[in-house]
Amino acid sequence: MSDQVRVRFAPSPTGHLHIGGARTALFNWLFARHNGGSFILRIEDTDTTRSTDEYIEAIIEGMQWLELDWDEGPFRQTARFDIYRSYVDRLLAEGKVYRCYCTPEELEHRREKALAEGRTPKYDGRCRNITGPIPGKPAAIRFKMPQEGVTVLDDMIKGRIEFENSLLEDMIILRSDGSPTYNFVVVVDDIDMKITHIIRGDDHVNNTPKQIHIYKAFGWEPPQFGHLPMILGSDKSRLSKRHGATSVMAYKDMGYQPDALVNYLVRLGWSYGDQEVFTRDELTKYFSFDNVGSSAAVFNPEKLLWLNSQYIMNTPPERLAELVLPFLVKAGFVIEGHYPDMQWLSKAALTLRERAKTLVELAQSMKYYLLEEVEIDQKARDKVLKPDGIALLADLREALSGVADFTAPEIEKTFASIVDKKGVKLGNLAQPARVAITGGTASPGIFEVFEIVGKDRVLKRLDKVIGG
RNA sequence: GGUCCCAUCGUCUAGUGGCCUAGGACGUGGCCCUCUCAAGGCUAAAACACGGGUUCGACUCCCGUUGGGACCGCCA
Repeated sequence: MSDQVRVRFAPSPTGHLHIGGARTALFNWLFARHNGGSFILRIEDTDTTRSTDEYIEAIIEGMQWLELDWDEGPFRQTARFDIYRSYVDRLLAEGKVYRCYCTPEELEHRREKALAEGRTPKYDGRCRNITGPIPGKPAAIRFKMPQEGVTVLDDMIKGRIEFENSLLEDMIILRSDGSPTYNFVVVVDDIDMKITHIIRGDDHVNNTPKQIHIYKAFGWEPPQFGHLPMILGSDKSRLSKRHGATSVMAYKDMGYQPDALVNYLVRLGWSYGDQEVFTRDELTKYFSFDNVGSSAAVFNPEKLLWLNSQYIMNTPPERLAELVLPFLVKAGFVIEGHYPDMQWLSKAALTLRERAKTLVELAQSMKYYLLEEVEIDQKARDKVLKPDGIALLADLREALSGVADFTAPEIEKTFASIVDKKGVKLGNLAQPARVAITGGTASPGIFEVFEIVGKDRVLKRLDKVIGG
């Protein structure tokens, strides 16, 4: 039996959970679930100036909404500073790191100078040979990076990549204020948490050789790496706010289903033959890095919208009624605490299920079901509510008032009798009826609509059109 | 600028040397269905970046060019 798979998602809480982060989390989660392994959530908050508790909450909220459950954590790196410190001490004792007394200002100045001269900025190692601590002078700790040979990364997604060690600089692993830096803590934590596979965005590829050297300095075997290609905006630049909504929770507010977003995100870079729509079970069953591509993908909101409509279409009406309720409240069609009969709401949702692409749209389209009165669109009125049509509606109103069993089949019979008697086409009656009851020219089948609106309100709305 | 990555329809992708007259999906156009709008069905237009090799044979392998992207912090 092979070793237990352990993966992690390690966001830094400097913003909400965004699309790119969610995809990284998803691939980790999928890999863990596929292999029966563990998925760990770790908060990388060593940058105390930019990390906030609110963002930690927001990330957790996003993960929960997407139903990406984790088995361990969330661990916070700020709670582990003692651990990092002890590892730094170990390297210090072994002479694998050294104190650097250069100030941030000096370093910044040298970097700018190098850039201006067209050289690649790289720390020159001038503090490498200072022996013994200089009392009273703040020092950062730098890692002695090997300067010869190459480092090989065997990436699960990108294959073999070689890096020239001479290009790597002695990076800072402990700031002069005593806080550890990313490239160091990430290695310590991944070892400490027994991570077997590091799955992250390919913006980390160039960090990997540096991290591999830290593993080696400790005598540890590096885990497997898999670097996921980036998600791009429509202009092929890295996805960001200016491409529209990037926060996962924004999609919740826009009426997307978490499964739809997950389905969309997984297909960005991963494929399984020609299949487009997957259940979670299928995803965890089929997922493999063999089918993960290595090129960046453009985020396409249109396709996400289509997938969402597929999910809405396939959501059981009872469930859909529950899901749409908060959106009805937000739209003002339902008052909080005064909820409609859920059985009835389910029937209403069923008629609209394949007409709405989002829950927001669905809620919006339920207006004429929920409100007492309906406002008739002026264009619809001009086009459809002409004298002939209104005359037919009068007949319809008359016939309908005698219908005791106000159900779609009975309503249909009533329509049929009038169409028959007057020798008109169904459309001649259905369209005016639709405008009178829904206020517009587009709706589900008119008989179902009548049934759901109910006899009282139907007659009332017809009267209003006939009378006015 | 240096390092690294990437390159099939507008977009997501299938394709692992002959199954390719390059398949599917979104989007777009047309037709059908039809009480409207959807959904659904059918259908059309739409791609192997370019140039060299390797090979009997390249979308597939190699090299180069071009084009995109990422990273080069006492950020993560």
